[in-house]
Amino acid sequence: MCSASAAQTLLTWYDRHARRLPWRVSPRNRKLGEVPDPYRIWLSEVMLQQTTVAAVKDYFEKFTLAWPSVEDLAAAPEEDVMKAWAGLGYYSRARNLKKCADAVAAEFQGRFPDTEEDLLTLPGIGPYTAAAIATIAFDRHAAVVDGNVERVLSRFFQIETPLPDAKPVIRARMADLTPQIRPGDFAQAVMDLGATICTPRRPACALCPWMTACQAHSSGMVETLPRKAPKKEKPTRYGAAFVAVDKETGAVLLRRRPPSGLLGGMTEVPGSDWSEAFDRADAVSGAPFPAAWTRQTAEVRHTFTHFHLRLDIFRADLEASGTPGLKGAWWSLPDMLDGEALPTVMRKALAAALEQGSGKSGS
DNA sequence: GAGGCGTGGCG
DNA sequence: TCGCCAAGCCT
Repeated sequence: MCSASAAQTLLTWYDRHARRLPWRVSPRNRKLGEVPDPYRIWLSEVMLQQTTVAAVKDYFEKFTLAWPSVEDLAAAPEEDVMKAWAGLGYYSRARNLKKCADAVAAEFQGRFPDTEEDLLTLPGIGPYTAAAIATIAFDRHAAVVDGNVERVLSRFFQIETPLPDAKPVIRARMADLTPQIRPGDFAQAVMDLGATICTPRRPACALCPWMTACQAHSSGMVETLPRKAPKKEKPTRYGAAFVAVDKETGAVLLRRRPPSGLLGGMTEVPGSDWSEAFDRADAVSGAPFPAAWTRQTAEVRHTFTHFHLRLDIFRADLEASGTPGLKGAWWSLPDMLDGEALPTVMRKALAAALEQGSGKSGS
């Protein structure tokens, strides 16, 4: 099958089977002249970096409701953006999202640039996202390569070179395959195919519009592709978190993490450093101030990108007014916790402390 | 260019 | 329980 024929086959499939997504203009409406909002395409693409559609949907709704345009987002305090992003992960994306909105508002008069080259200059927009915005929002011819495209094309062309070494070849193949007409729909079609049919495990080849032309299907190699370089083993780090609870109000003591690095700029429960050599017997010595800290029964387990974490949780019930001031820390009332910029690992730590209670009275 | 950087769902 | 994986970017 030639490139033009393969592309047309997939576009016909897409016309019938495109997923309906909150940020997407359906192929039908697109043909009727509806154009995508570059702001919504950009926002969705950043949220979708290494993140599933299911996880993104509610956050996308929340963001577009709070900030309907890029200039609204540019006008928002960064702290509000971090609070809204809390739980979605990869928090540098939220910091760069805000920086990017500021730049578009200030340097591009609130209009997203429409070329890959200009888009690449913006914070948080790399090769994939620049190509995706250029083609989906502006109908530019661009080779969009994400994890789906890598998998689909590795199989279609039976590319046996392991990733990431195969990336340049895949990019060239995608550029050849992408049609001049409807390049944006084609990119979304390949990604939809990868998400719904040509899945990592147990692909549904019988339903695939490209089955007969697929080289890996012909040779029975579909499930062995793409090949990938072996991954490094994750170490386990240990630490302690200290949940101070105000006896009067139930407020808990929180503080801000440093602006960059792991969970940069997010809110946390005061705690120790996390290390493989952490001495659990001496954990309480890492408390932020002296108090009647009691070790909670349950530890918190959490996995980050490159290590596992086990946290011992300590709780102390005390009078906030009599607590030594902790630099930059604040007391947050129970009703306010939902709105804090707390990453998931910190919500787990709070839950472990608050569910069990003080261990003294029946709280 | 290799490593840092979250989270939730799945088998 | 655990490893794998999901629309990558930055340094």
